[in-house]
Amino acid sequence: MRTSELVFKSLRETPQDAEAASHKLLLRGNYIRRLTSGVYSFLPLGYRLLRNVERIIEEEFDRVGAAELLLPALQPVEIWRATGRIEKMADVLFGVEGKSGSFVLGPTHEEAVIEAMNPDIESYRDLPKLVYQLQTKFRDEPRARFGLMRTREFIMADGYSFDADRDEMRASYQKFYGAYLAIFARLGLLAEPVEADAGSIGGDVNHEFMVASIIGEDHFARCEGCGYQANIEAARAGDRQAVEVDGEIEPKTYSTPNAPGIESAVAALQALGVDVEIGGMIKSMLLIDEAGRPVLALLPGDRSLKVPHGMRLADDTEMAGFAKGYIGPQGQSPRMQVLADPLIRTRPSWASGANEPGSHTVGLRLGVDFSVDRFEDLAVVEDGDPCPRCGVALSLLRSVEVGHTFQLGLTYSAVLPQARFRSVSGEELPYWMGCYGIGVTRIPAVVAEQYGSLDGDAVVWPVEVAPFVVSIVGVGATKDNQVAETSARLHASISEAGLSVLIEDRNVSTGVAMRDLELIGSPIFCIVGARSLAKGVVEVRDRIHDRTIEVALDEVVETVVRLGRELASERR
RNA sequence: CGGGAAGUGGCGCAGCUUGGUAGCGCACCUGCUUUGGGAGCAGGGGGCCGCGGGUUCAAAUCCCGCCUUCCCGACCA
Repeated sequence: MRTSELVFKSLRETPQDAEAASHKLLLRGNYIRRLTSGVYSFLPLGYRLLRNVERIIEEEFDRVGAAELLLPALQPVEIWRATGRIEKMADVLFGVEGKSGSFVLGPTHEEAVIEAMNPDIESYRDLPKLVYQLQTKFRDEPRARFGLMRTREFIMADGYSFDADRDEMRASYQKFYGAYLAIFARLGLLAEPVEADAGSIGGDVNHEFMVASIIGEDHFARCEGCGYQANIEAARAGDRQAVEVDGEIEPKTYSTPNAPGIESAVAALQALGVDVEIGGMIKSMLLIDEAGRPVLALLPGDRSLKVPHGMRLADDTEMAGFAKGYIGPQGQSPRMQVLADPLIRTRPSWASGANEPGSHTVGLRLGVDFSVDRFEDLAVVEDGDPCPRCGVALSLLRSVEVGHTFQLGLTYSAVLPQARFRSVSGEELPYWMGCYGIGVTRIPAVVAEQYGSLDGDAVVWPVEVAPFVVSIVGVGATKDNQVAETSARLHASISEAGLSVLIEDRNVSTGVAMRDLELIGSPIFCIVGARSLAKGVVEVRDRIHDRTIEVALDEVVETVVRLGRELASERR
């Protein structure tokens, strides 16, 4: 392809609404263009990049025996009502009212795939079955971010597995899991599988594939000691040394008017000369469990609450009858269930709200002044917390979620009567499902973060995803016939050799040509110029290792092909 | 949804404080000269100054309302 044929007009300055390096690069290099917040067009260069990503995914899914299909984006609300996810996912659903009924723009496709597969899965003989699709999905995200990182319309690669029992489901899961590792390796991404929370998709065992990146929206905890890794939503900390309750301390209550909340309470107590710190306060949070009963959760004041599964925070009406801002654990236990993070065992005494407005109590002892019904992980893990497996300090890494695999089990089949098959013994049984998603449109951004310059003015794409593996520039080609002819011949023969190749054919200065090609990001450059032609050579630049070699004219194609192969197999 | 910043030719910005009818760089068009790392000279085109209302003889500029975009946060009683 020629640069003149590409829809390509590079930007010399970065648009002001780009913050992330990948976003700057993608805009400056004419890969994408925003239509509205979180909605992007892929221009020819960006689409070539995207197609390469898709091709890699398709090849690896095919390899594990999954068959590609395509499901509708436009889905009748009825199938969403049937699984109850019309409510569960309400905050991200885009609805469409048509003359022919109410529809949902699919944010995910579990319902649709079950409908599509239903007549084809009748018997155990039809199982296992692995399928996948690449589809545009729609989610009304509260906030789109960082260009392609989080968008409202995006493409996702979705694998689905259908199995007769748990063991077979696990075997299917392993197949996709293996395909995932192969895909991310080919994309040049160091994606780490971490234990995760299943969220609104449901199911039991699941892994997120995380790439450490400064534009990540997630954090995961990693243990250097034993390799334990978990998303911060799911991470647990190991036990800390419990501390003996101090028998000498007596509770004392202070008047602290207008000091709701931990921080103002500490300030108010300190103003009274009391020696307290934020970490020595108990944060008492009112939760509501599945049965609608109040539950009190206790954790240190400097910690964040991880709301336990099936529970939610109480709203203002449910808090009527409680001293909002001054809740404490004293005397609560018989009235309602009191849960506490194990960290509540690590101090001899605590300060807390006194259960009446404008008062706080210090010197509260666990088991003496307040009691706990159950200890449970309630605090979000922080940097330096001990690993739950080996006790070594955990570190927290900012990261991007590029994929998520789930063992759904019977989550969907249990509620959908059509999700059944006939077993060997003739019984009708629900089938076991797994689902496996990769954020396809997000990948170019993540790869660009990793392989692009900080200010977004150059990138070196990995060979397998590069829009063009080779870029040719003929220096002074408009004036020099020999340069022009040699470049054109190289372009034709490299293309014939099977590599994607771009030739600069616009009448621009060398500086402009080079800057633009750096934005397009081919890992290999061929520079043809009168100076080197006089010596019978062409400059071949390996941009990954930043090496330039002079290659005899008749060996250029062979050299470039070999270099391309080497660079593709190399792990950067 | 809460907080912050910003909307002026395609892109980056100035002008706004102190109202007088819009300017710079890049990009674009024409011509000539250039071409081994974002060329030079000369000429030229393009803007309901985000939208609506108000104040005023007069509004990009002052006042009110709205919209859009970006960043941070969104459960911490």
